[in-house]
Amino acid sequence: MGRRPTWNEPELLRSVMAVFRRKGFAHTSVRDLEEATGLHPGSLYKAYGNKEGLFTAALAAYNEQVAARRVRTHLDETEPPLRGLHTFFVSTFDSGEEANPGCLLTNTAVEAPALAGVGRDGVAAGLELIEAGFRRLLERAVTAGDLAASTPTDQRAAELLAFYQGVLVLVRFGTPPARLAGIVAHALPALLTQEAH
Amino acid sequence: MGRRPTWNEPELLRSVMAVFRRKGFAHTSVRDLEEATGLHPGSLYKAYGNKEGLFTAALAAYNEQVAARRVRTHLDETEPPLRGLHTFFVSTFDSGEEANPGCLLTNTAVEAPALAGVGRDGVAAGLELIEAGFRRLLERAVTAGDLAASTPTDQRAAELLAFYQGVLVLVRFGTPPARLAGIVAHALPALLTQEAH
DNA sequence: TGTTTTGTTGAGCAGTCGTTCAACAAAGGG
DNA sequence: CCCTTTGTTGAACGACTGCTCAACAAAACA
Repeated sequence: MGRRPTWNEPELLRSVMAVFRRKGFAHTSVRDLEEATGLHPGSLYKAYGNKEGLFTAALAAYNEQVAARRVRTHLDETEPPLRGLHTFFVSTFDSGEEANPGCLLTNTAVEAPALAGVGRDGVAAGLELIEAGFRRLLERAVTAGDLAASTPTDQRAAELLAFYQGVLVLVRFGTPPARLAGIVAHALPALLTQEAH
Repeated sequence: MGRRPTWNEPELLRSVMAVFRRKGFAHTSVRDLEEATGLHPGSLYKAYGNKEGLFTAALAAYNEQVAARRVRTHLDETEPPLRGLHTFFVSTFDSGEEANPGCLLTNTAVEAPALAGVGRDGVAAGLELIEAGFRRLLERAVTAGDLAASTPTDQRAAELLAFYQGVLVLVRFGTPPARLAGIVAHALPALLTQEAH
């Protein structure tokens, strides 16, 4: 058949993902990606076609690995459900003290409209992944009796997604974790206990 | 003294602002700005030093004109206060049906960390402008008896700012206005009626 | 009316961008 | 072993980037 790649795809995409997450699509040059991956442009272009292809692959990897994993850990596997919801939010800003790059989905949702829809589908898929996680968690909470069924789950999940995006904007901008913790700790119960009006 | 500028600054900054808002800092070329303003590069650089200076000026103009004006109209001059809060949020997505460029502050908050703090101060000032508007409105609502004083105003204002940023991410990504209206209509009362837990 | 001052012009610079490709290296099939 | 297939290399390309500046134009002074 011929020679096989000298690199490992998941690992490569993890490096690429990290650069895009920190610098965004526009500010990331192919030279940056060469440095991050240790590969030369010919190899990258042979495997992914162009910079946009590499970004699309990295975004898909972000969804399947980073986002889906966090949804599973906090929204699906933490008890009680409402505690998992809280740790899901807190996990976005309680990491080390260096500059937090925020969420690749949020960053791309803001940047994508500037270019011709680069990554639009990936962002839509990622947001739906998270929103679906919210819906499953809310159903569990209602079943467990921790949450009144006064408001439809779909409605609550949509509100949580919006609030989540807002928190991630502040995370990326550099808002101190202590301040974010205060916001999340109070707003989360508030968003859940309201009856329709 | 010598010749005077042939252009009018507020109008020029309005054009520049529109381009940056739609395309972001990185995706906007100096040629784009020439086209938008009708000026040639020499004039732009004489007046603003470089692309970053032009961006800083446009962001300041956005704060002083667009943001401050909306804060005044909805948060300070609409009665009853809680109705003003609602229209403040709705006004971000009820405009025409073309692609909504979102908020220059939100977009810049996400893009800024990628470059060396371009516009960081302007974003911080703009966010504070909005948060202060929330605080004044909440105080008015408490005084009018429309809102229980169970939660400190500062706390509520910070939560509203976070939620506001999230709505603007979804606005920019292209979420349908009807969906955003549903989110805002229910989440806003929810964020305000919660007692501390 | 000179003279000075300041805004305007636009061709063009040096650098970076995303991308290509001919030459080469390594692996499997025969 | 040779041959085919496929991955790797990195110099180099044209396009575009932010930006400069010498020449020019017009307004305010004297």
